[in-house]
Amino acid sequence: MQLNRQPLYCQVANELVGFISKGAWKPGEVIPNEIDLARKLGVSTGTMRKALDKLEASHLIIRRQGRGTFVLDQAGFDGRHRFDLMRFADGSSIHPMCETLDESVGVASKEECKELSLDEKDRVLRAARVKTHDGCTLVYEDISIAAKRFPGIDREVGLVDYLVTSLAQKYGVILGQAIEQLSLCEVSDKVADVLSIPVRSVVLRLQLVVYSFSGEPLMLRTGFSHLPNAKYVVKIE
Amino acid sequence: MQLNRQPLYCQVANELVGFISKGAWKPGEVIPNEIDLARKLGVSTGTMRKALDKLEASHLIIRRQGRGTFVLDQAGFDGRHRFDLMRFADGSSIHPMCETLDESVGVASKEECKELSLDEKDRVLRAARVKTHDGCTLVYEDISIAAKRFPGIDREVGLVDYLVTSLAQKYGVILGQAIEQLSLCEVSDKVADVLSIPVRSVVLRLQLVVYSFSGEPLMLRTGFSHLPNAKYVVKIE
DNA sequence: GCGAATTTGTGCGTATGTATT
DNA sequence: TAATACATACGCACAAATTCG
Repeated sequence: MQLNRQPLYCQVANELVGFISKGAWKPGEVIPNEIDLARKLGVSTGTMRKALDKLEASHLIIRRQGRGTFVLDQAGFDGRHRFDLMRFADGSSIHPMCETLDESVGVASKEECKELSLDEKDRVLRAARVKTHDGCTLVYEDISIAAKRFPGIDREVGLVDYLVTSLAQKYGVILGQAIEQLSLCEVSDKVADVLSIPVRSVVLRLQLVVYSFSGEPLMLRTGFSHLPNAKYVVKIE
Repeated sequence: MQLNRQPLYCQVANELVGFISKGAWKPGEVIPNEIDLARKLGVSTGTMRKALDKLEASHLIIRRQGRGTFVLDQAGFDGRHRFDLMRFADGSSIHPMCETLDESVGVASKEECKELSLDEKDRVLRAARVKTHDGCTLVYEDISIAAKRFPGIDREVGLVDYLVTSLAQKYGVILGQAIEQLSLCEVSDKVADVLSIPVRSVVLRLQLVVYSFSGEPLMLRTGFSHLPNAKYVVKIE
């Protein structure tokens, strides 16, 4: 009688994810060595290694031979730009200033319902912001956070850091993959003004949806950019 | 005295890649089972599995439990659109018609030298083509192939299929990763005409460089598109 | 419909190599 | 140098999926 249809190493991986989610293991901290972990969870070292392989592939931990295994700090230097594929034209990384223009809370719009798999009555935290560098506005972004996926976040309206990596870490949400869809469109007058470009200019529209480790959509980010001195770089494996 | 600095499973993986490259194993064919392979190459089953894991992650083989392990057909349905991230607006795959407008051979331009790591005297095969679907022109592309990376390709000018996956398979070149860089630019008059859009329109510029398994740049593809009824979709792991 | 044969997937345990502290 | 921890390598047993008689 086993409806444990999941392989053991996946169950173990999920258990380890739980430790991170619950805060038993803090970001940046070292976790117990593989042999102790295997003994503690009652599995073989090989199974434990396979579970850790999975977590490493999911960018939840990093392993250093001779040193140990560490919980990746999603909000730190390694993790916080995972979903930002924009680069300067010379290929160097962009570390922009973020300025929040507006914040609000409300029920999910039609688009938010669709992209975030929400019901009409679900609450959404929103922000509009711009990323600038050396006085140049790189991108305008509308951000929508599915409140119910971040237990406790309601109490924090008005002081939210809308970087999804920080939010996830703060509320014990484990990040998974993301999907970004690029298209071309004419800017609205408002966005044209913010980006300091002519009205009705054609710009790149970047729609990003970030999912949790378990596959629930967490955040919708719709960006508009004319890519000033910048490009968008994709590595295809 | 071992300057085999590579782990054994990597050496084994390279040996298996050699079988595919040399045509000993044909695309789509099944390869020997893991136990026989391990015995034949004189390694343990675990080491062989790890080597096969690496090949699978590189999209060179696919494994089917109960059936066997198969050489991926790069030019077939699974492999040929690996580097095409454009989709219809509704998310469905695009299987366009390709029409070659022009073909030529010459020495590498400055840009080709840079992007393909070539010398000034190295030869390049070029093609200009458009991809259309239902009468709508989706994208214009300039393609440059580094001839010296495809031994024997010189003899085939004029009848080349410029799909890199086909070329690679034909000449025993194993494909690796690719990098695509997106930017915005005004179209040239020629491209505006081909795409049937106003002159000086702003379009998406897509510059793709495809590398071999061993890391050599093989092909440069510079596309221009106004994304008619289309979008560009990136999965971020 | 069912069971045998085949093949990959999972799991266990051990020993040794290599990088770090 | 010694201790620690991850990486590699070996080998075996069984589970699960597929195929075929």
